[in-house]
Order: sequence, then C-alpha cells, then structure tokens
Amino acid sequence: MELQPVERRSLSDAVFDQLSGEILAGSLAPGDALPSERRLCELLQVNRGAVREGLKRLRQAGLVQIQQGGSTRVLDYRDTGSFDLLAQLLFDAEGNPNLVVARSIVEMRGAIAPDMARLFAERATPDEVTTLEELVERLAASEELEERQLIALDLWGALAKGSRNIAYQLAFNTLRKTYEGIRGLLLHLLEEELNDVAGYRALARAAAAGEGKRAAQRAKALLAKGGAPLLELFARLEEDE
Amino acid sequence: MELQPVERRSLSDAVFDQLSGEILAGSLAPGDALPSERRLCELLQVNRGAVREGLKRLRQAGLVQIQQGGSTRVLDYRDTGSFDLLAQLLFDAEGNPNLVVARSIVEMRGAIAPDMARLFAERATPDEVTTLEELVERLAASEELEERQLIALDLWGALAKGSRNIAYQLAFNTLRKTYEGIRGLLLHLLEEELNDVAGYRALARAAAAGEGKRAAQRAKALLAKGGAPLLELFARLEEDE
DNA sequence: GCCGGTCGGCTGGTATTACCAGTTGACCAC
DNA sequence: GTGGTCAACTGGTAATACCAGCCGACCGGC
Repeated sequence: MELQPVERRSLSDAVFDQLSGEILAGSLAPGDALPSERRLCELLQVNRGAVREGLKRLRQAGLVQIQQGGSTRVLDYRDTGSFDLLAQLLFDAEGNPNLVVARSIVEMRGAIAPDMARLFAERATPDEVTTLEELVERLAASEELEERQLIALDLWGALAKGSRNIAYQLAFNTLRKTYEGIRGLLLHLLEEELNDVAGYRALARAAAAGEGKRAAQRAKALLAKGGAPLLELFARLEEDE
Repeated sequence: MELQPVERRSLSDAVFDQLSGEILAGSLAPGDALPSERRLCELLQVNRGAVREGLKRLRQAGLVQIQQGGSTRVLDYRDTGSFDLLAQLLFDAEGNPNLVVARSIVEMRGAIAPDMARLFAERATPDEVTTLEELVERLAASEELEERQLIALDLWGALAKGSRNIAYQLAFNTLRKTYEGIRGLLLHLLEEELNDVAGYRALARAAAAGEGKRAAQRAKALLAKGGAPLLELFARLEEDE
C-alpha cells in the first residue's frame, strides 16, 4: 500500500491557475482587459480576497498589469513573463507536454551545466567536492534507473551550489521543478546518460582536481549523451507537424 | 525639465518587499516561523488582506511555506527560491550592489548568450534578422554611450526572441529587469563592448548567414570584451575583503 | 507508562460589507 | 478646442465574522 498526502489547493491557487492557463494558452490575448475583480468573483464563485490574491500573483509572474481605477490588462508573457512560468508552459490545457518548451529546457541545461561544472571545479569547498563524489558513488551503486535519475538530479544541484553562482542555483531550482513534471517521460530517453557512470566519475575527478576546463568538457560530453537523442526526437516530431 | 511618473506602491507590495528583504538578508533564517497573519497586521499596521496578498507572493517566490492551522515558515531561498529573486538579491539593505550576485549574472549571460546567438542564426525568420540588422545600424549611428547600452539590450532581446527558445526568453526578461538596476554602474565598465560596432556587425552577419557556430563565436568574443574587465574587477574587489 | 480521547487556543482560509482612491468618458460652459 | 464637472466604473483598503486545520494540555482508562 502506498499512500500519498491528500492534495489541498486554496481558492486563490485555483484562481491563479485558471487565469494563467487562459493567458498562456492564448485565450486571453495581450492587451485584453481582464474582467473586473467584482465580476471575477461572480464568474469564479469566490470572494474578492481570493481573486485579489490570485491577481497579485499573476502580476508577479509578469502576466498582467494592474492599475487602480483602470482595468487589469494582459501582458505578453514572452516579453515580461518570469522564468518560473516554464513549468506551466510545459503542459498545455489537455496535459500534453509542449515540445518547444521541452526542447528549450534541454538546450538551456546544455548551455549552463558545463559552465556550472567549470565554476564548481574552481570554487567548490572540499566538503562540496566530497558530497559530489559520494553522489557519484551512489549513482554507480544504484540498480534502478529511476533512482539514478533522482541521484543525478541531486548531483547537478550539488554542482549548482558549489559553483557559487546564485543565478545558476536559482535557475536550477526552477528547472528542477519543471523537470519533475516530465521526469517520467524522459526517463528512458536519458537512459544512456544515466548509465554513463564513467562519464560522471570523470566529471567528478576533473572537478575534484580543480580543472575547470576539463570539468566543463566532461559535463558537455555527458549532457550530449542525453541531449542528442532528445534534440533528435524533437526535430523528428516537428517534421511531422 | 524631465518629469517622471510618480511612484505608487500598494500596501501588499510594501509587505512583500519588507518581508522578502528580511528573509534575503538573513534576518529571518530558514526554519524560522513568521509572525501570524493577525500579528503581522499589528506590526505592519495594515489590514489582513494586504498581509495575505504579500504572503501569497512570498510563497510564489519560494521564500516561505504556508500551512493552514500551522505557522508560516521561512525556506532557504538557495534551495527553493525563484529566478526572479535575482533583482532583489542584487542590492543589500543599504542599497549597495552585491558583487557575488553581479558576477553571477555576468557569468550566466556569458554562458547563455552565445548559445542564443547560435539558435538565432539557425532559426530566426528573415524579419527577425532584419530587425537585428537595424538594431546594429542604430547602434553604429548612436553617439551616446548610454543610448548604445539601451540599444544593445534591445539587440540581445531580439536574439532571445529569434532563438525560439522560450527558456532563454524568460530568463532574459528577468536578467533585463535585474540589469536595469545596475545599468548605470556598469555603463563605463562595458564601454569597450558597447563601442565594438565591428563585433556587433560580425555577429549580425553570421546570424544573417545562418552560420550558428560562427554567430556563437562572435557573441562570445563580444561578451568577453565586457565580461573580462568585469570579472577582473570582481576578483580584485573580492581580494580586498 | 502509555494510549486514546476531549477541549481550548492558536493558525491560516473564506466570506461579506463598506468605504477610499483613481480612471474614464460623457457632458457642458467658456 | 480648452477646461471643468459629474457619474459610473475600476482597483485599494479596512473591519468583522466564521470555517477549517494544527497542537499542546489535560484527563481517563488500560
């Protein structure tokens, strides 16, 4: 028996989800005016406080512009949207993953991760290096593919932390959250990458030796193992359209 | 005479700013419990609605964990913080720019921008290429350094858009917002980069020709002009500490 | 001692109502 | 065409009440 915590969502969460969904799907186009707060209360059947909490979050996400006295207008998320929208953009209304978004994420990790490894090699403390090596050993010892996937995720998180680059760390937080959403789908596509224990070991060795350039190369080679088949798949799927 | 729109901040904005400031500055450590909403009303002298709107935003930013019945606890923003916190992290309570954060941003743009240029070269529409070329010409024609800085920012934005990579676009939105905060400080440090019209032209040429690899190289070379003195400065300032 | 209850006092979540403050457009006098 | 006035919107703030969930104190029974 495997029980899970019951899900609980507040009303303002539901308001936010619904409105952001409409905006990201394009049903509410940039420039459009949202219904007034009082009107939204009626439409969504909730009190005004819940609506306002949701709207404030929409604004923070860069999806709307609120103006006292005037109306609340939809912005173009491509121009003003926050990075955290990635997770929501990844799936459309029907729950199907959006390939362009998935490809974007893969490309971004390909650009960032090598530099992260480089900085880790140059800046990480001995403790952090030890943590990295332990994670690699846990990866090597693991028998299950899914477990290796989770360990690999922790491993990249450790690299981000040791890179002393707060932008990478924060970006990693968001990418991780987004990744959780499609983890299962990517599991077998990334199999080759997750099985490349030698590659991870080489990365850790270079990092431990403080050889930034080599660590970056190792990271790049490792990501290519998983990235290449992914990008190939994306290209093939796009041709079909 | 140069008039500016009067600033107006809602109460919930003030609540958010104050609390996020305390958390990011470390006055409220991870694991600490925030005062209850009703207590915050007293402390901040505002109504509960304003407090709740602010708290919901804190949660969205990954700074706190809210639990009905229990108390609201502070999270470690390094583990759960959203990318958009960069702008707030850039300045400490006294308004001094944080060098580690600034360096992080410079490093990140160094990792991403070349790949952005590569993808732009491979994917941008003729219209987007034309826009890029126009921006380069405007850059070349501009006499003022500050104006060139703004044009360059638009130029990188155009690259992000044409890269067809939504992750880069969203990250760029946040980086741009953050950059606005220290634009003035960086103006003269980036002088060499902003004066390198030939470099921008070469980048645009490679992009127009669809030569991704070369576009990436050009972007890298261009960024090195501005990035090198910056990273050097950071290193020197860090030694002083 | 330990388990299981009950209960009171706290927490956040929701609802309702009222009023303040700013925007907009129609209208009108100049 | 300019400026003023006004009514009808909009979002912003406030106060109050109650619901729902967590937690510790307490107490009874095993």
